Amino acid sequence: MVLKQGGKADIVAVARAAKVSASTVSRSFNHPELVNPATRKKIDRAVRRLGYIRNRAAQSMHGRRSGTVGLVVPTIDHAIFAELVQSFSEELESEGFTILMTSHGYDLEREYAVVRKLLEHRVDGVALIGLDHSEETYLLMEQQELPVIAIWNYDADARVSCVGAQNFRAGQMAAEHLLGLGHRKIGLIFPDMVGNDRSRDRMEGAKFTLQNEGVTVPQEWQRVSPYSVAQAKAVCADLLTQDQVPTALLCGNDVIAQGCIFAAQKAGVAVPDRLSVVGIGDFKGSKEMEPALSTVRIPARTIGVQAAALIVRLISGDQPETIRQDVPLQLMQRASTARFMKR
Amino acid sequence: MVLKQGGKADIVAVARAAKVSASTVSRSFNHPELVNPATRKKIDRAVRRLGYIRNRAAQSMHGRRSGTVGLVVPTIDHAIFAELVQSFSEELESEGFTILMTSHGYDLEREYAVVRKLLEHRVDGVALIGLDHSEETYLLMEQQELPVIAIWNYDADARVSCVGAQNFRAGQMAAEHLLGLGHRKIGLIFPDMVGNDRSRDRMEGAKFTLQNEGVTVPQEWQRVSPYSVAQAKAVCADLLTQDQVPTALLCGNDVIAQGCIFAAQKAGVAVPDRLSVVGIGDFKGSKEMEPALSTVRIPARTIGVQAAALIVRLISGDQPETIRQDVPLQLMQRASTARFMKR
DNA sequence: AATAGTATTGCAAATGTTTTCATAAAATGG
DNA sequence: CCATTTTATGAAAACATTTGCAATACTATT
Repeated sequence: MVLKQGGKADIVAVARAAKVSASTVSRSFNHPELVNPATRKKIDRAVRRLGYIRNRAAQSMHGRRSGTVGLVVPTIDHAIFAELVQSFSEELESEGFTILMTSHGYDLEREYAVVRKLLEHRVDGVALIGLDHSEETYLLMEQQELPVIAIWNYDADARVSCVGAQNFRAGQMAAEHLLGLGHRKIGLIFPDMVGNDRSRDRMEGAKFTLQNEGVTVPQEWQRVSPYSVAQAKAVCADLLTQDQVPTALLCGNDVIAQGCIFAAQKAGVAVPDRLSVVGIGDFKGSKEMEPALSTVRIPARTIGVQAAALIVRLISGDQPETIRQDVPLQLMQRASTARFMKR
Repeated sequence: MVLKQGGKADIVAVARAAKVSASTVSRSFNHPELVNPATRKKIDRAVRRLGYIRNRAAQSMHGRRSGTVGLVVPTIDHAIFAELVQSFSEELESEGFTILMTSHGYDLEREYAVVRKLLEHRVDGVALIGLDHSEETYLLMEQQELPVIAIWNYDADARVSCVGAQNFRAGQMAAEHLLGLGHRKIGLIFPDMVGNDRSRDRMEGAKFTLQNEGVTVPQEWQRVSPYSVAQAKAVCADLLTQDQVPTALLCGNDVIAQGCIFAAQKAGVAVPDRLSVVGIGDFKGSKEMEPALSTVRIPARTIGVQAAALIVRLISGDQPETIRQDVPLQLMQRASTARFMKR
């Protein structure tokens, strides 16, 4: 077994132990076909004996790629990003990359700082969430000629390559669904929109469709809630105490929708009989809850996998132009929405 | 603004532009107090003008720390790890570290491989989840004298530093809670235990306490379900079709417990009136669901923050011996459990 | 004004690899 | 068995930094 005691065997130590030159050891790693099988065996043995581990830092100094991809998320602590991050990183790992992950908590200043830090680490590429980034960040990435990909949103005019869905459309679909069920008294619960283009686009899509059908949403039925079951539940509970309550709620995402359903259950308002609730996202668990949540499905896994494939192409240089991939949405009608019945 | 066109300014380009030597530029970054303020200003200007970004790879070749910490998780795609990962990485980022994150999907072979890869990247330290790791992995980390920390479990005999809770105790507390409410007919739903010491310990703790009180759990009431609402719901639904059903369910974690509650709701079994359900974990949302979930709270944020602080000390060398931190559990009695009523 | 410090800077070596080029050894072909 | 090609290896330069040491310039002290 491995006998090294210092943990600091370098390539020349291995070379010495195998009685060859460092060049040969290096070659045996990077171009094994160029070295004699017998020599390779000797080297392998030496490597094992010394517990040698290659130094990527030294490698990447030679213009070699670092084998890392930076992933910048607002936060991981959301069902939705967790699923995305998981599929994205799984896919990239299978390509031999390692993920350098950082979060910025929806702060675009910090986002700039973390991208800079990723550049110090000489990542081969960077993935960001959404398309809302500071001018400084965009400039930085352009100057450094860094392969970049924006995940989650699709925009035909995006400044960088992107793969994602149309959030505006998601908002529309949710609205169309409620309208199609005969609802006219509709409440809107969305998170704050600063630094969050996803939320903004969804809301605008919803409002656009509603207005087109002549439905206006009174101020009291438009509420702001972060992506948190707890807070959404509180916000919705308050909404339900009004004199006039809507017959349907259109929520910025599934977490908010869940909060609303719990609030309704607690207040004794039957879902969907007296209140329909529709979400956006289709997170893990949305389908299983009682009542199962109607929602606009954004296929996080698909997006993650496609995004990974795309950044790999961008990094390898196989994909010189920026490319924008639109991932289709799907309305999942389930048990939390029903046709509006006059009573 | 930045005018560089190649994106490849190095320290000597900066030196030239500032009319000083490369050494001085380097020093102005690493030991600013040693360089004349006026010179520093010149250098700063040159850095900005050229869009220079330091190369950590080259730095870390000099025995300098890489400024990265490896984080190895089974999967991120779980409420519970998401919360942990978030607090851990936030805390480490505030100390100037960047996280290299990898997942292995509960496969200890892959875990070994990813730890190796992290070593290639010369991480300053590594954090793993739990204490169940292959001998090979432990050996590797010891030989390389890598600062290591195991998160999530506490064990007085742990081979490496750890911060976490006692999962055995968590199982006990959940069992004591049900027993205390008068339940004797108790079902157990836990995930598969291979490569998952958390689950194993919890189950053993639960069984230990039940047996001590003379309660035995028939085979039909012991079910295996992964950490997934969907699957837990299905497993529980099946359990509820038996002739004999338990009056209480003790679940391996909150996700499983949620699945069980949904299954009960669907089957028209009132929770907690006819069936009590207790979970382990206290994930985000558990408190808000209807009925609010009774559970044994494992303080993920606290653990993440403490773990980050500990690995920093380990890396800086301020903490030579291995240290084991026990984070206390707390029973959260909420609405999903109730006293057993004869009927 | 000579001496001793002190502050500031540059030179050169070192870090762990990869790669180009040159060389030696072996294989092939007549 | 010699000439030519192929295969295998090593020497040295290159990569982007940091740092120990030496040199210089300046300041304070007598």
